[in-house]
Parts: sequence; C-alpha cells; structure tokens
Amino acid sequence: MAPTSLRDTVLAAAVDYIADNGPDGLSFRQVAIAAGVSHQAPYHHFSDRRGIFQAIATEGYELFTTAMLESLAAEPDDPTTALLEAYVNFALDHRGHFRVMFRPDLCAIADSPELQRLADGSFDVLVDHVRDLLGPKAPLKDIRARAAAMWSLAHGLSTLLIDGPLEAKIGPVSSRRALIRAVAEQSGLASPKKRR
Amino acid sequence: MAPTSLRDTVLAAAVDYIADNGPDGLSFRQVAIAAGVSHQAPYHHFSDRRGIFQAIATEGYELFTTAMLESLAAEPDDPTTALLEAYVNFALDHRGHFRVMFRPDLCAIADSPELQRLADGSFDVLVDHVRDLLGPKAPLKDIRARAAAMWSLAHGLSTLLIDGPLEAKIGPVSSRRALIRAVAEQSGLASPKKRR
DNA sequence: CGCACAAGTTGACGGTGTCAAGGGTGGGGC
DNA sequence: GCCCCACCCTTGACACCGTCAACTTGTGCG
Repeated sequence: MAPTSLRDTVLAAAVDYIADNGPDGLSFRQVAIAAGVSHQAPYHHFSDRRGIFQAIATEGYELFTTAMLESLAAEPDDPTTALLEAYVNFALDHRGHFRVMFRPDLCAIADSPELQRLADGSFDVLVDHVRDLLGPKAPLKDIRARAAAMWSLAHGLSTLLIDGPLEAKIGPVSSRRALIRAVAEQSGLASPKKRR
Repeated sequence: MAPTSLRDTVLAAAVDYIADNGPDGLSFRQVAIAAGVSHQAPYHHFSDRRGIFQAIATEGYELFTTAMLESLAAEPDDPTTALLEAYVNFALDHRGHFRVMFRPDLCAIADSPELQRLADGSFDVLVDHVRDLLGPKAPLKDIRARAAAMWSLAHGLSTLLIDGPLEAKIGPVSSRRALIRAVAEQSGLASPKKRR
C-alpha cells in the first residue's frame, strides 16, 4: 500500500468522485469507508464537510495558476488563445477541482484568506495579460470589459463543455484544440499578433 | 389566501429558496412544512426530489425562450447584443430557475423528452440567429464556432456574475446594461450593423 | 515511568429523502 | 340514499447523512 496519508487518500477519492458524479452527492461517510477507515476518521483532517471542498479548491487554484502561466510561457505569439486554451483544458482535465472552485456555496472562498489569495492570484494572471495586451494607456473601463469578455468566454466554454449541452447542440467536436481555436477566432478576442 | 394549488406554492417557494441559497441545501421537507402541509404532501405532485427540479427547469426554459425572442423583436438593429443582454438579464432576474436549468445532475434533462425539447428550443433561438447573421453560404464549421462563442460568452458572463468573483475582481458595475454592452463590444461579437 | 497528544473508533442525535399504508372527502353510478 | 372509487393528504417507519461527544490506542518525550 502506498504510504499516502489518510488526508491525501480522502482528498483524491473525493476529487475522483466529483469528477464523475458532481460534488453534491458526495458523502463524507462513503469516502471514509471506501478508504477503509471509520466514518469519523476524516474529521481529524478536515474541520467539516466544507473543509474538504476548501482543500480541493486550494489544490485546484494552485494547479490552475501554474497551468495558465505555463501556457503563456509556451506560446508567447498568441497569448490570448493560449490562455483560453489553458483555461478550458484545465477545466476538462481537472473537472473534480474545477467543479468545486467556482461554487462559493461549497468552498466559501471568502471565509478563507489563504484560499481567497490563491483565487485572486489565478485571476490576476488573466487581468495582467489583458493589461499587457491593451497597453498602459488604455482606459480602465476597456481593460475591465476586455478582461470580463475573455474570462466569460473561457469560463462559459468550459462549463458548457463539462455540464452543458454544447456538444450535443453544436455537434461532435473532433478536436478540443480545434474547437477552442475556432471559438477564439470567431470571437474577436484572439491576439492579432500572430497573423502578420 | 390565493387559490394557488399546492404544486404552485411548492414550486414558487423552491425557486425563491434556490435564488437565495442555491439548489443544494434545498430541503423537500422544509418546503412542505413552510407551505403548511405534511412532509409527504408534495410527493403527490412531484415524483421525487428530481421532479421538482425538472418542473423548475421546464418553467425556466419556457421563460428563457420567450425572453430571447422578445429581445430580438425589440431590438432588430443589433440582434447579437440584444440576445446577449437577454441571456444575462434572464440569468440575473431568474437565478432560481437559471441555477437549475444548467445542472443536469439535478434536473436530468436527458430523461425527460418534454424538457429536452424545451431546452433545444431555447438554444435554437441562438443558433438560428447565428445562421441568419453569417448567411446561408457560411460554412457549417464557422456557424458552429460562432454559436459556441456567443453562447459561451453569454453563459460565462451570467454564471460569473451570479456565483463567481467577477464583480469582485473587475470592480463594481454601475450599470448592468453598460457592462453587457462593453463586453459585447470588447469581444468582436456585437453585430456591426448598428454603428452606421 | 508518566503523560500529553495525535489518530482513529464507537455511539448517539437530529435532519433528510423515500417507501408503505391509512384516512377523509367529494362526486358519480346504481 | 348509498356505495365505491379516485384524489389529496397524513402518519409512521427506514436507511443514510453530517456532526457532536466520549472512548481507545499508539507514540514520542520529559
């Protein structure tokens, strides 16, 4: 048996369950007995049910930030599309985390300064990119609107792909990458640097 | 007391609760006793907990479709922005319904042909608009990508405004209408017809 | 050794969704 | 007039859930 702690075991099992079934049917007790311990054992590692979700969200925001930063570094030619792709890829590849991160009723971000800081850090990657893109002289109003637009597009595409009926209505998507790039192009948000 | 049926009373109370607290803490029994009946009375009107959510989603998709159609009729000059605005306005003004409509784990759209038909009808309004916009000769691939982009933008903006940290990060929004129009403009999706 | 402390167990409580059975009431057929 | 049935609702029970409290066990340290 791997020397993972009970805390890690419980966390991983919860993330897997959420990725498959959503966060709402998650049973504290079932996770515990699936890990081979009594129904109260996890209480020694998480204050309560919300504590598990906060831990998942914390892990998620860390992964999220590094994924976006790496995408920017890997593809400096078209950073907007790179960010969009990183956002959607993260959501699809880590749905267990993603489904919790944007559910304030579950993880109560505002109640945990640490978690709040991590979440802010993630979104700052996006906002900073927009600031870079529009230049320092752009009016604040435009920066805000552009950031909101980029963020909405990425978040909407992610949630519609995970839970929503997008694929059913739009038709089968042969390649995730192709869909993301086509969407970025159809919206006017892709950075124009690339097409010289 | 109004002569509303128990079914309507329960439904309205559930929608109100969800608008304030989200759908997950909703208690079948509390709704029942709040309506002054026994904890089993609602079972005569809804097969089970899922049945309530399906009824809410049904009501929601009906309202949603008419709201989008009305917006198109009211503002034919810039139909893309009109649709976007109708989408976001519906989400914010009917969060009780909206929060359920896009949660397949709650309402199990695929299990109810009636509900599936209504949901398809809503999204067809959007797809039809894109088809009109790009013209009949546009390649299917472009139509799909444009529809996905519009839908993602509207859906993402809605969910980020309802549950998400958008307002906290972007700053206070003085006017919902102004935000929506600025976002539509910053993305390249607004129809260019308007600016003559 | 004694002891504090962390990790885990067992038991209980109230609340929840759901199944099963029963009650009561109004209207239509004989 | 009476009976029966369909409908709406109630009561009672069950298993499961999150959580509080108390108990047991193992371990490191003075």
